[in-house]
Amino acid sequence: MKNKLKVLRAERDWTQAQLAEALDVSRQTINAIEKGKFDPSLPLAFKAARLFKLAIEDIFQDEV
Amino acid sequence: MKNKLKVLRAERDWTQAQLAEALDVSRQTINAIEKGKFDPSLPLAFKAARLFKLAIEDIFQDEV
DNA sequence: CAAAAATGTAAAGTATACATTACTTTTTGT
DNA sequence: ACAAAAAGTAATGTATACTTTACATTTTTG
Repeated sequence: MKNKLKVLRAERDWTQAQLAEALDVSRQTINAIEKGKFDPSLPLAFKAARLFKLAIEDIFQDEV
Repeated sequence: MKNKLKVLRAERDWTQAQLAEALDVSRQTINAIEKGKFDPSLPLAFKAARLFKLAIEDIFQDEV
């Protein structure tokens, strides 16, 4: 599962810590998801989609 | 998290077992998700979206 | 360049997604 | 009504999402 969190953060000039707080998860969770260590849960994916006002599919991509 | 799996199955006249096989999970997993016992993982949500040719948000809804 | 901020990473623990087995209840078809 | 199929449910086990603490490395800024 790939994702655009790093780019979306960069566009807004947000740190991992700021995004983590906005999504109510730990900074390590954001870091791990950005680095592809694991996939977010569906509820967390929904939270991110709401935050960025994007579709889940626009943020997270099933890599084939 | 609400979902339309039961309706989508009904439209296609599929059993829980058939949907489970198509998504490569157990029948109990489908049953539990339909009954709201737990949310699917993001990868499973993507699989369902591909199968039904719908957006994840069209199948699963964050209840407020 | 030095300090500070941001990012990366690791270990250990908790919560939840999912499997398997097995059984009960409900629905469907003849 | 009866049998068969489908759906519901429960217990136990495993995998993974996520937390917390802690520290190392990289990047940014004065």
